[in-house]
Amino acid sequence: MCAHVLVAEDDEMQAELIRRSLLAEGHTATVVHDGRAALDAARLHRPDLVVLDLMLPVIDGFGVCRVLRRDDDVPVLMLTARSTEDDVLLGLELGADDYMTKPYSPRELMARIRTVLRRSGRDGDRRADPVVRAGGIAVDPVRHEVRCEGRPVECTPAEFEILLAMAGEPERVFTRRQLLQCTRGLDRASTERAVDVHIMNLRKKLEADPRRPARLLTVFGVGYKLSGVRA
Amino acid sequence: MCAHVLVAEDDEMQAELIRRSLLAEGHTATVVHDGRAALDAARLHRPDLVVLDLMLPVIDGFGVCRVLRRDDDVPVLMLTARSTEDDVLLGLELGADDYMTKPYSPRELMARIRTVLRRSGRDGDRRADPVVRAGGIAVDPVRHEVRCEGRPVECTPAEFEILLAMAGEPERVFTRRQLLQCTRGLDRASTERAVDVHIMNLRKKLEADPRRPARLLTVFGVGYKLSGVRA
DNA sequence: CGGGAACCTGACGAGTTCCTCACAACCGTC
DNA sequence: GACGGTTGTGAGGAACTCGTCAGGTTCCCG
Repeated sequence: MCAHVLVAEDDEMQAELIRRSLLAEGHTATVVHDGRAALDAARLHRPDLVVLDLMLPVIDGFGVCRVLRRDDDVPVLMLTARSTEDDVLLGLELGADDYMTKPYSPRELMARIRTVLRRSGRDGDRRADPVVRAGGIAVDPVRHEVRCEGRPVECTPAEFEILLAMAGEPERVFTRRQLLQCTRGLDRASTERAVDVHIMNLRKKLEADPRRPARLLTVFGVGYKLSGVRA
Repeated sequence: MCAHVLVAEDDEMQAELIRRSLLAEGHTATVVHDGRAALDAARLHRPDLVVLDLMLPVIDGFGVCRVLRRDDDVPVLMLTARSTEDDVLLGLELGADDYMTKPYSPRELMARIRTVLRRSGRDGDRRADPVVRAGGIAVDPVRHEVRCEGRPVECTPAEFEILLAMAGEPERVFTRRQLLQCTRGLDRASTERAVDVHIMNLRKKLEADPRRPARLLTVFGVGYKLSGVRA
């Protein structure tokens, strides 16, 4: 959790306040005071997040946001004294990821920054938990642990690797060959049918009714997928 | 941009209001009025987003959020009359993706829902997946899924391969031989007439009136083509 | 060296898919 | 409108896929 944040804020006092909060959280920050500088800095530094005041000289926040969105997919958190509904709507419509009105609490601002960074997957280093979650199943590669609806589930190494791969991309179909590779089964030239057995055993552990799977679905003629199907 | 949203809201009037707004935007919605029902519904329906009131009976919003986060990675938008800074901070800390205090503007709520869906990449259409679309038909090779006017359609492997090829180049005429190759039917030295049967079966699934096809068109003496024109 | 866990294989049955065949409907041309 | 070639369609059986189980092999640990 250490990102680079571009702060575009007219008021120098405010900007300094935000910068200090960011540094205290372990982030790095670039501060600019007008719209043109914001765009230049964004191009130069490629920040992980832009905190954008709307009342900026030269180019206003809306204009900056428009250009940022056109060129890049950097998350934007808008910050403004203007709080009319139309402003908020316009801001969010332009692609802002969050919108806070002044006066704001610095701690809330930091919390929202964390949230936006988390969701956009730009939080620099991945010290955040690498747990993969999908369809009510949580796979923790560090602790080598699987939980289903909160209940711990014992898994063999092969089962674990298969589940980890599938939970990483829910809905995606994996061929037997792909799943076999997860279990390092290729060195022994195993049959693809071996995967079937692992899937069966996983179903016994993860499905309420293993005969009628709701999560580990068979895609006939192709392979398997982990799904959050709506029944 | 059409997601399934779970609305967990104590007040039935409010809930109904939100539900209608969601439907008007093209989303689908499930409404529940207490925390336990929210968790059950989330397990059953696997929504793309949860709009979560904090003041819920049985289990409160914080508890619901905690469990949701443990099992799954569904985005959460918190909604509450409690507006103390600590509530906001706790909510965001628990992993909420946004936090709005009542009274709120329905249009702002919708705008924030759009934003959260966009950022979480759950808005139905995955930009990452190379989904092929033509004539109201979407073919997703990664998920191995076909949708027609939004409705999921079950396809056999051969049907899927044929449709994938045709949707990749709408309007182009494919000979039976070409389509046969898609189904790996060549190694089995099958007749080209086998393609006719697959086309027929596809028409039963994709055409409003299979006798008068509007999408899977016959090109007499040549083969078939998928028309991208909406009649 | 014995025991146990994990994994693979091979086989069988059940279910699904695919192809062929035959005939009806259709198209285009004369 | 008639004719030859092309396409639509239904049914049945061959071919394939998948779930499942029992047994065998490998590996690790005591």
